[in-house]
Amino acid sequence: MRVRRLGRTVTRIFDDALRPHGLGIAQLSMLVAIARAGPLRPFELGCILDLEKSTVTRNLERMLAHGWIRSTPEAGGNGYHVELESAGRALVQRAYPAWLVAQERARRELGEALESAMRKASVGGRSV
Amino acid sequence: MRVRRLGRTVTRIFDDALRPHGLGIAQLSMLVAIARAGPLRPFELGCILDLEKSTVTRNLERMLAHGWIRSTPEAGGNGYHVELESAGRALVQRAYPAWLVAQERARRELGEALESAMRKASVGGRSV
DNA sequence: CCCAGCGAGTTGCATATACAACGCATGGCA
DNA sequence: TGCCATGCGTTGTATATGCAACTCGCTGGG
Repeated sequence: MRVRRLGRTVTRIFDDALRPHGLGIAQLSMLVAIARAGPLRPFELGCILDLEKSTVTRNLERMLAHGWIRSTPEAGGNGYHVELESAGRALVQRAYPAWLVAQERARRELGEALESAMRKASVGGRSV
Repeated sequence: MRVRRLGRTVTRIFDDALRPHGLGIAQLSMLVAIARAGPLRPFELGCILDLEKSTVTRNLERMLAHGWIRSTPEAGGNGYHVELESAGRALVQRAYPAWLVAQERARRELGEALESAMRKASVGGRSV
């Protein structure tokens, strides 16, 4: 399936550009989502990013280990929320230029592929 | 990134539809590729599917273990090639209807999403 | 007041995927 | 002829991802 291949390629492009900063596109996406949505609970993060809750749990673990985020127990007993640590904020700042470059590269390299994949998948042709 | 999310969703839809048959879209794709391209070496498979060689090695391992494919050493010394076992061929036949259903469902559910993702990514807008 | 069920999070397990480092055979080149 | 570069495959390691089963605390019904 073209869409899946496309996803892999995009992931490679971004991970590649972000490698010097020590994180991948999955983690950067989560950091940005947390930055934007303020302190929030894992569950909400899952909704925003369309990720299974267990995936969120484990990605958060890694980012906690790096000190990029902080987690605070929810007042009302169970659950907790996460927010950016200053290290996380700094990292996002630092990685932003690389992200831009990757964005540009993806657009350049995949414009056509995206276009044709979309046509195949949503208009009419056979998709594999 | 929308493209990645889209890829995940597509994967879920197909894996879901194929689950009763005991394989996922990644494996089905490989089976079909092998069926089409005849006996071929792992490396070529990687080129066709745009997968890293180590990924190919390990996916082939799993499919070998299932008895879906057979591997034969290359005449000229090193390397080998793989081809479908009859079980593999039968499986592809059996799974085909489910694949069709998933295809339809993906088209229905993602047509718009694909369209907009493609527009954002290849025309102009900010992509995250 | 107690219990059943629900919702959020965790854990076990499996797959898919990639990069880096290594192994091994082959083929050209000195 | 013998050695090195190159190409294909494997192995080590790490992420990302999902499903299923479980836990635990709250909350609404009785």
